[in-house]
Amino acid sequence: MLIYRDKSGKSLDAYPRPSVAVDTAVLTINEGGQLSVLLAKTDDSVRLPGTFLHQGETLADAVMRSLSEKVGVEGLSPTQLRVFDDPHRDDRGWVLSVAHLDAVPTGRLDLDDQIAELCAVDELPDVPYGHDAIVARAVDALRAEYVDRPDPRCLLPAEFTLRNLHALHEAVAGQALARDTFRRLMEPQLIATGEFSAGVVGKPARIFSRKEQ
Amino acid sequence: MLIYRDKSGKSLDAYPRPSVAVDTAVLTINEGGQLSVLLAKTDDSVRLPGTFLHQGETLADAVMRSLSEKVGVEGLSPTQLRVFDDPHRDDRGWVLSVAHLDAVPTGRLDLDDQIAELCAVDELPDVPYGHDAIVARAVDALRAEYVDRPDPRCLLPAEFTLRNLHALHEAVAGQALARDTFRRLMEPQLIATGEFSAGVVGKPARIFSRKEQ
DNA sequence: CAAATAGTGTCTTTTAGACACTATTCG
DNA sequence: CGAATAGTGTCTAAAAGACACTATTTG
Repeated sequence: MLIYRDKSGKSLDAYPRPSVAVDTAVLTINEGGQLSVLLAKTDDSVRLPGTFLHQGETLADAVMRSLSEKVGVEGLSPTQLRVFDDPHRDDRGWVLSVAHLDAVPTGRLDLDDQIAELCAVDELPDVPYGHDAIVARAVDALRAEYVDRPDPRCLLPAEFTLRNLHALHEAVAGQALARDTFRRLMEPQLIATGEFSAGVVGKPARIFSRKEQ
Repeated sequence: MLIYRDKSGKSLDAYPRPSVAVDTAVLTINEGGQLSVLLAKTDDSVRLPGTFLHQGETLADAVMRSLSEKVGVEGLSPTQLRVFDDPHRDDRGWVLSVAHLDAVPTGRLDLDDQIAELCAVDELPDVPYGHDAIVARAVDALRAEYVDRPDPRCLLPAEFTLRNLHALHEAVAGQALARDTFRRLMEPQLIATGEFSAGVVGKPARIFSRKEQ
C-alpha cells in the first residue's frame, strides 16, 4: 500500500477520522396492510437498527449484517439514502451515519417482541438521532420506486393477482389508487401464468408473475 | 462527552475508522452552451475536485472549502449524491468518498488553466476512482431538478428571457425541448418584470425573474 | 422589405379518470 | 338468487405535441 502524504508531509493516518455507522429503515407491510417500519428497542429508546462499519466491509454488508443479527432476515438489497453528518448529532463522539432503505416481503418478519417492533409509518413515535427524517425519506424513496413498476422490491410472493398488487401499491402510496389507471399501467408489465385464483367470493382472478428484472 | 462502550467493553475509539473524503461534480454551462463539469488537474491525472473531511466540519462545509480553495467560487449549495465505499477503491488506504453535486452560474467560472478545466459531460475522458459514475449521477440529479422548475440552481442571472431559459434547459437536458410545451410549463412559474429585451434581431422578448423559492 | 425572433391560437393525439356494464364465483 | 369480485368497453377531461399565424424588431 502506498503511503499518502499531503503538502505538509503528514500521512493519511495523522488526521482524526470519524466513526461511520449505518442506520436502516426496514419497511414492510404489516398484518393490517399498513406500510410499517422496523424499530429496535434499546434500554432507553426505540430507534432504527444500525451498527458501526467494520474495516474491509462495504456499507451494504454492514446493513445486511445488522439486519441478519437483529431480525434474522437475509438476502435484502439496501439502498443508500443520505449521510447524516452533523458533527454533534451523536453524544458518543464524531459519528457519521449513512441512512439506508431496505424492504422485506410482506409478512416475512418473525419478530422477537422484546427487541423489535413494527410501527406504521404514519404513527411513528419520537425517535432519537433524527431517525424520523430517515423514515420519511425512506418512504419517499420506496414510493418513487413503486410509482411506475409492479413490485421492484419483491414484497409480494412470486405469484399474485392484480388485486394483491393493487393493495400493495395502496399501502406503499398511503392513499387510494384508481383501479382503471392502475390496471392499464401494470398489466403490460406482468406475465399471466394462465392460473386463476380460487376459494374466495367473486370471479376468479388471473394470477400473474413478475417479469425478469 | 459520554464514553460509549460496546458489549465487549471497548470504547468507540478502539475500532479502526475510515478516512472520509468528499468529491464534487461541479456542473455549469460552458461558453459553447454545453453542460460541462469542472475537472482538477493533478500531476498524473484529471479528476473531480475533492478533499478530506476535517473534524468538526460538515460534508457541505468540506465541499465548499475545497471549491473555494480550488476554483475560488463561493456561495454554492452542495447536494449529496452517494457514498462510494469499496474498501479497495483507493490505494492510499481505507477511504470512503461522499460524492456531491453542485452547480455554478453560467460563465461565472474564471479558471486557472494550470489547475482546472471544463469538460463537456458527453466528452468525458478517462478519470480515476469511478469519478465518471459520479458525473453521470450528478447529471441525472441536475436534470431531475430542472424537469419541472425554471432555474432551481440559479444558473441564469436574476433576469432573463424565455429564450435564455429554454437554451439553459436544452443544455441541461442534452436534447431539444418543444418550445410550446416548455412555455406552457414555465411561464406560470415566472414573474414578468415588464421590461423587454432590446438590441437583437426580432421582436423584443419579455424579461422575467424567478419567483422566491 | 427580408430575416429573425416573440407571442398567440387552434387542432390533434395521447393519457388519465370516471363509470357503466358484463362475467363468474361463493354461500 | 344476492353479494362480492374480475374484467372490458366507452365516454369525457386534461395534457402534450404539432403547427400555423400574427407581431415587432434589426439591418
